[in-house]
Amino acid sequence: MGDLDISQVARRSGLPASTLRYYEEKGLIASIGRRGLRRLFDPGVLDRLALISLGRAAGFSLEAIGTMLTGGGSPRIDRGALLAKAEELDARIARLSAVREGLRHAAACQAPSHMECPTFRRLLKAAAHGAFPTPKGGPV
Amino acid sequence: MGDLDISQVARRSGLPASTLRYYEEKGLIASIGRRGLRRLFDPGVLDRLALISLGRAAGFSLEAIGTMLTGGGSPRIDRGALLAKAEELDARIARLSAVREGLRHAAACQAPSHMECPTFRRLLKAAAHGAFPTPKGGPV
DNA sequence: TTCCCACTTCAAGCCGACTTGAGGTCAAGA
DNA sequence: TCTTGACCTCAAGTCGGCTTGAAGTGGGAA
Repeated sequence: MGDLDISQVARRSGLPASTLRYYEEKGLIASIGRRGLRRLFDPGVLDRLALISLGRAAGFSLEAIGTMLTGGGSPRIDRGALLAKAEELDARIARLSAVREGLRHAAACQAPSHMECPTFRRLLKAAAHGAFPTPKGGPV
Repeated sequence: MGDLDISQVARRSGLPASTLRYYEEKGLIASIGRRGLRRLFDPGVLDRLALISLGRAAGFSLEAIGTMLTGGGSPRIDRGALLAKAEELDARIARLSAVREGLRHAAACQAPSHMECPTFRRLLKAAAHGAFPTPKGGPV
């Protein structure tokens, strides 16, 4: 399989060309040359882009992903960082589960108003006490 | 319990005064008057702020929360909207769980490189195929 | 050979949810 | 009465992750 130009990478990765240029600018991916002005990419960039997508899904910032992917080829990802992120995800999942159960209960609850439902009020109290922080950028 | 000024609401809600002003500007909360320049709030605003925190934790935008909380007093929240959001949370939790398991596996995997681990590659393939969209703003 | 148009660069814009800064006001304590 | 400083307003800035727009370039089809 030969080298890919940006439109081919875009099509096969599902990412817009502008995003690919942005990632290159940020040092997350690298083109292996040009044909005229046009970037050429090694097909391996597709793996790298998948890795980046996965990292984003795990909640890593592009910058963090960049430092993990410093090696050109197969990523030398710090296993400790992975575990730490997994625990972060655990916490996030637990919070989201609590909120989800609260929503379900509130939807099903027969109390005349949500504010009179003890379960809902308990959830609300937790929310008031900062049990569900919403860091930067909002939920996904 | 008498009315609260903004600093009292800030202290009791854990939110900075600037956020309270911002929420008022957006119509999410209302002050009941002024003492001089200073806003006065009904203590009920604390419930409302808890509701807002909960809504944020559930992934509602401030605008969506605003339309839910149109009623002045106890919120008349559409139960259907709650259920819909609960399902959204289900999906989000499922995605995050998959990513978390992938991270754990990658951390524990004995393969010489992550890229040679079949489980990791499967996850990667899912990520490449857009199985883990990262909408706007990034994960929480 | 010529033209087209997909690519290129660079700077600026956008989104949501706030925060920050400059400059102003006024209730309350000394 | 005077001072203090916590509040006020309004505009602008921040942050991350891109997108958009204007202006330029050059490979490949006609």
